[in-house]
Amino acid sequence: MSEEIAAGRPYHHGDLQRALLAAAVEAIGESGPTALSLRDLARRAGVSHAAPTHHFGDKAGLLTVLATHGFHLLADDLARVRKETGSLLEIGVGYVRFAVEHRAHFEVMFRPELYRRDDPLLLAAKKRATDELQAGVATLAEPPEEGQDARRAGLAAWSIVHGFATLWLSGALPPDVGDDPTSASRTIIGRLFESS
Amino acid sequence: MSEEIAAGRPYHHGDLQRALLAAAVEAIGESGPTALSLRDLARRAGVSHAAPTHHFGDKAGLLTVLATHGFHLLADDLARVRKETGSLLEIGVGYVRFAVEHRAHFEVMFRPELYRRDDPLLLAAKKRATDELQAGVATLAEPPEEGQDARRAGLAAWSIVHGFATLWLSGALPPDVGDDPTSASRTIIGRLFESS
DNA sequence: TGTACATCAGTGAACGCGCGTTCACTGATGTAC
DNA sequence: TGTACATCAGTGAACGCGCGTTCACTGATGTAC
Repeated sequence: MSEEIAAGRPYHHGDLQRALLAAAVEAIGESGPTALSLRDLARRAGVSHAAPTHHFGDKAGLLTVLATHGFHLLADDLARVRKETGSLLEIGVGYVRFAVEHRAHFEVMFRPELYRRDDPLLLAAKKRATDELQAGVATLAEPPEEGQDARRAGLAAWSIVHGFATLWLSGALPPDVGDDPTSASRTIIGRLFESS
Repeated sequence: MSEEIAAGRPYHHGDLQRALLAAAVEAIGESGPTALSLRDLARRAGVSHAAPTHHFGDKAGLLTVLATHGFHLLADDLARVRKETGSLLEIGVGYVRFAVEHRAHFEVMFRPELYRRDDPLLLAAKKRATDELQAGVATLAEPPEEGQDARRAGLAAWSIVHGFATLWLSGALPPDVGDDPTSASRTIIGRLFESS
C-alpha cells in the first residue's frame, strides 16, 4: 500500500506505459487495431489525452512496442511447448492457441503497416519467434537435412498454422469445426506432420 | 460517342457504382481497407461527396459488394485451374495467385468485421469459393472418402494456402523466398500434397 | 409526335464529432552539495 | 539533514482536419397517354 494509492489518484500515474499497453490490448479486442485512438487509451487509463504522446510519440510507436511484446510472448510459448513435448505438431497447436488467446497482439504483429517494421527491438523479437518455429522442424522423426528442405518444411508448417489461426479468427471456418481451436487445429494440421 | 461525353462531364455519371468500386480497389491498394472513406472515393470518381451514399448506403454496404465480387472472382479462378490441371496443388497455387493479384479484394474478404457478413449474396459467393476448394480435394490421386477425412483434407489445404498468402502479403516471409509467389508457394505447399 | 409527370442520380451547403498535435503550464521526484 | 535545482510526467485548453450524415435542391431520364 503506497501512500499515493491511499491518498487517491496521484499526479503521476506510476506505470502509465504498462497501463496504456493493457488498455490497447483491451481496446483492440473490442474494435480491432485500426480503430485504436490514443485519446481512447488515455480515457481508459484515466489520464489526460495528451499523456500517451509522452510515452510512445504516436500510435505506430505504441503498436511497435505491442507487437514486440507479442513476438516475445509467442517465442516463449513455442519454446515451452518444444521443451515439454518435443513435437512439431504440438508446437503448431501452440501457435494457434497463442493467436486465439492473444488475439490483439497477434492481429497487430501481422499488420506491419501499423508499426515501425524496421525497429531493431521488434526485429529481434520476430527473429526469436521464427527461429523457434524452425527449431521445431528439427524435432521431426525424420528431420530434413539442414538447408533448403528444412527451410521449406519450416515455411510449410508456418503457413498451415498461420492460415488455420487467421481463418479461425476471421470466423471463416465452417461451424462444424467446433469451438475449440486447439483440438480442431490438431486434427487438421496433423495432416502435414503425419510422417512424424 | 454519346452526346454526354462529347459535351463534357454529364450530370449523371452513367456507371457510378462500378466506378466507385474500382476507386475502392485502388484506394485499398494504397492504404488498406480500414483507411477507406466514402468522401475519398467520391473524389476519385469525380462526383460530389454525398453521391456514394446513394448507391451503397455506407462503407459496409460498399465493402459487402466488393467482398462478394471477390469471392466470385476467386471461385472462377479456382474452377478454371481445376478444369485445366485437375491438380489440387495447382488449385492451391491459384489461391495464392489470386490473393496477390487481387490483394484489395482478398484483404476485405477475410475481414468480415468490415462488411455485412450475413448478406445473402455474399454468403452465396463465399459458398461457391469454399465448395470449389473442396471439389479440388477430390482430384487427389488417393482422394479421401467423402466425410470427415475429406473435410479435414480440405481445411488443411485451405489453411496452408491461406497462411502462405497472408504471410506473403504481410511481408512476414524471409527475403530468400524470392519475389514470385506462384513458384514459391508451389514448392512449399507441395509438401502437403506430396502424396498426389 | 408531343406533353406531362414520376422517378432517379447527383449536388452542395451545413452540422456535429473525434481525432492528432501543439504548447505553456504545474506537480512530483531525484540528485548534487 | 536540509536546500536548490534539474528533470521528468502529466495537464488542459486550443487548433485545424477529414469524416459521415442530413437535407432541400436540381438536372436528366423514362414512361403513360
